[in-house]
Amino acid sequence: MAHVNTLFMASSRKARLYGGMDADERRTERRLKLIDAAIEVYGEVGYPSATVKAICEAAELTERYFYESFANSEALLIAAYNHVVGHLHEEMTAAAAAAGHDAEARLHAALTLYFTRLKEHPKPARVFLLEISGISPAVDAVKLDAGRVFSDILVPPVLDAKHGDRGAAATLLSTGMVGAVISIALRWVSKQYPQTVEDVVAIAASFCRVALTEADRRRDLRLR
Amino acid sequence: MAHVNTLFMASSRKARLYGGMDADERRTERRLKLIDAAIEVYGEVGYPSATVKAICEAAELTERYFYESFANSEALLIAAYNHVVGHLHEEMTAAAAAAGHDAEARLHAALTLYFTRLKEHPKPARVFLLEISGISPAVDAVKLDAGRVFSDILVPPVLDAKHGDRGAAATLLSTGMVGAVISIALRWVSKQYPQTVEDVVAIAASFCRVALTEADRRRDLRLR
DNA sequence: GTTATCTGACAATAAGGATTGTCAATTTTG
DNA sequence: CAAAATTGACAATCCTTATTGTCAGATAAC
Repeated sequence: MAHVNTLFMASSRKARLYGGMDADERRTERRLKLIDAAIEVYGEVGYPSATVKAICEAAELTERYFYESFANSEALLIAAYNHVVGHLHEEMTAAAAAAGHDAEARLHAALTLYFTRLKEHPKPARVFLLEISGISPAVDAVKLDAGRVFSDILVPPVLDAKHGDRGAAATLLSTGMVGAVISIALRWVSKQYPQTVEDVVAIAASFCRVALTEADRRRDLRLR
Repeated sequence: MAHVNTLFMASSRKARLYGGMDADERRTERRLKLIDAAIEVYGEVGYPSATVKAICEAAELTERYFYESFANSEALLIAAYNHVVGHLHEEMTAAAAAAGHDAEARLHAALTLYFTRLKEHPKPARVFLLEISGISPAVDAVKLDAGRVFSDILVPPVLDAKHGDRGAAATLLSTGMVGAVISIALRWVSKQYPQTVEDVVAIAASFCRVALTEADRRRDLRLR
C-alpha cells in the first residue's frame, strides 16, 4: 500500500508544492490575477469588448486557467464586481461606524471615503461603480444588490418591528439617492475630477439628505 | 435623346412609384419600420442580444434593407434612441411650457408627462430611458446629450450673461438630478409600476427640488 | 536520475453573427 | 404585353471569439 491514488487524498493532506505553493493556493492566486487583469481590461475597453484572450494576456496566464476558475466571461465579471464593490462597501461601513451616531456625520464620512477611493482608483471606478447593465439577469441582480447595500450604508434603514419591509416609497427614495450619487460619480470620474473631493461630497450629500428627510417625513405622516 | 440616364435625374424629379410611394418615401418608411422593430426587439432581449436578423424579421424586411438605412447595428441603436427620446423631450417641453412660469408647476407637469409615458410604453421605456452605456463612445455621447436636454427641461438653466457656462457644481447637480429620476423610473418600470404616477412624481420631484434650490443657494453665495 | 505532475504555448474546433451577393418573383411604366 | 426597376428569400462568405485539446518543456518528489 505504498501507492495511494491521489483521488483519495483527503483535502486534509496537501498537494504537491510548486513555487512553494499548495495546489489550492496556486489556483487561488491565478484566480486573483485574473480578477485584477479583468478590472484592468474592463477599465480600458469596457466589458463588452473585453475578450477572454485579452484578459488572460493581461494576467499572464493562458486560457486554460481562465476556465479553471470561471465558467465563462460573465462569471468573471460578477466575481470582479463583487471583489471591488465588496471591498469598497466594507470600507464605507467602517468609515460610517467610526463617525459615530450622528446621521449627518456618518453620511459625510461614507461619501468622503467613496469619492476618495474613486479618485485613487479610476479604472475599477469607471467600470464597476457605474454601469454594468443589460448584460444578463444574473449580473443585473448583482448590481441591484450592490445598490441596496450602498443605500443602507449611506442611510441605514430604520429598524421597525411593525414595518419589516420599509415602505415602497422609501425604496424609491433609496433608489433615487443611489442613482444620483452614482451619476455624479460617473461624471466626476469621466471628466477627470474637476472638483475637489470635498465639493463633490457636499453635492452628493444634498441628494442623500433628501432621501433621509423625506423618508422621515413620510413615516411621521403614517404614524401620526 | 429619348432615353435619359437615371443617374442624371435630378432629385427634383420623382422616381418611379411603388405602392403609391416615391423611392425616397419607401426608403423612409422602411427606415421607420426598422426603428420600430428595433425598439420592440431591444425591449425584449436587450440591445446586446438583438441581432440584425431578428430586427429585420420583426420589421418584416430583409437584411438588405437594414444596410440600406444603417451602416451597422450601432447606427440603428442611436437612431432609435434619438427617435424615442427626442419625441419624449418634445412632449415634456410642451407640458412644461403649458404649465406656466412657476418652477414648481413646470417641474410637476414635465415629470408627470414623463412617468405617464413610461407607463404607457414599457418597451421603449425599459431600453432607452434607462441604460445604454458602455456600447461605444458615440453612443455614450448621445446619451450624455439626452441627459443634458432632460435636465434643462426639468430645471431650465438660468441665462446669465456673466456666467455663460453654468458652474461646475451646477452641472453635477443636474447630473445627480437626472440620475435620480432615471434610477427611480428604472425601478418603477421593472417592478411593474407598484406606485401611482402621482406618487412617483412626488418622489422624483423631491430630488429635482434639491438641484433647484442648491443651485440657487450657490449662486447667491457667489454673487453676495 | 526517474517519474509524476504541472505549466505555457498554441492548434483545432465550434458557433454565431455581420455583411455581401445572387436570383427568381413581383410590380410599375409605356 | 415587354422592359426596367424593385423586392424578398436565401445562400455564400468572412470574421471574431469562445472553448477544448494536444504536447513539449519545466518543476517537484523520491
